[in-house]
Amino acid sequence: MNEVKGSAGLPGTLVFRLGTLGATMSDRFAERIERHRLKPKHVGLLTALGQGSFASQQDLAGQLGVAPSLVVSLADHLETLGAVRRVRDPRDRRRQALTLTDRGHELLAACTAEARALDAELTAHLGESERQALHTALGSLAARAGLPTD
Amino acid sequence: MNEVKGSAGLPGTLVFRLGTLGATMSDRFAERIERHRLKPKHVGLLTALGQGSFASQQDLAGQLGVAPSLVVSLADHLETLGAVRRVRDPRDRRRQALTLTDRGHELLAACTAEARALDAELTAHLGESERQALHTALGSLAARAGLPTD
DNA sequence: TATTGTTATACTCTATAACTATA
DNA sequence: TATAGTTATAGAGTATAACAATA
Repeated sequence: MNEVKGSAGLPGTLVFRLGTLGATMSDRFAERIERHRLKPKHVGLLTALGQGSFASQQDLAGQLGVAPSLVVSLADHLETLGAVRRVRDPRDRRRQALTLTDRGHELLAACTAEARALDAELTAHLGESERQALHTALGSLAARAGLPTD
Repeated sequence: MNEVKGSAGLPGTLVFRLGTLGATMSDRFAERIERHRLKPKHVGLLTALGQGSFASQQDLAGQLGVAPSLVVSLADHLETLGAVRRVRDPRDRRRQALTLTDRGHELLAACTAEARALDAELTAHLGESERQALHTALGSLAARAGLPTD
């Protein structure tokens, strides 16, 4: 009796599919937010700021999983765009808290709209229940992988 | 009547979930294949070779969506590992066809096993029917995004 | 002259390490 | 002396452009 060896090879694995799909979608997203002079990492920073408040840039670096020096350059750029402000903590003048400006909220909303548009294109061939199931499943995987679920 | 504005913000979009999950999974996969001295791009090349026959390295570059010069360095490394061979086309001596060696097949199988192990860890909390549905849905998205479906 | 593979070069992204100011 | 933020430097990864062999 033969084994069905490799019936679904590497391209059939979740790891491969998530990796390739994720990279492709990120690239397309990057193209669309280019006109706002933003890159995905900037949007990640805006998103983090939109969700919670961080005592310091280092907290933020930890949350995003990037080096503190990267937060500096991301924040520099966002400050140039008027999307964030740095405010010194009066009780410990070494610390700076980043806050979203109105412009920052606008940009975040614009990027969210782009993401939703991409979502719609990608799932146009699916029924509503399938779309829902996909959302649920990916949310569950994200939680399992230790990523922010929402 | 208030709109439920931003009830599911950017982190709830497929683009965001696929992007972050894909990056995380790729990183973990990269860690695991490091001991074979391979990186994801090498595995991508091996996979392409394992699936079809390509006339030239440039065809391959097109298929993988990378620059021809990158195929050269990937192939160099794989040749060092004994995973691929370059054979000149006798009818057009400019062309070289890359072929998988036995060692190449072994390495591809080992990487596939790593990917399956990661899959299992990631979906350990799901039932079989949910796992199946996820596979189907992602395959469908991949096809829609113009990626190799299998 | 056009094309394949290769090599040389440059650019982007990000991390590590050195530095400044506050504590 | 230790810590937050910044700046300087270095490395990985990949693309573009110049080049050599073959057509």
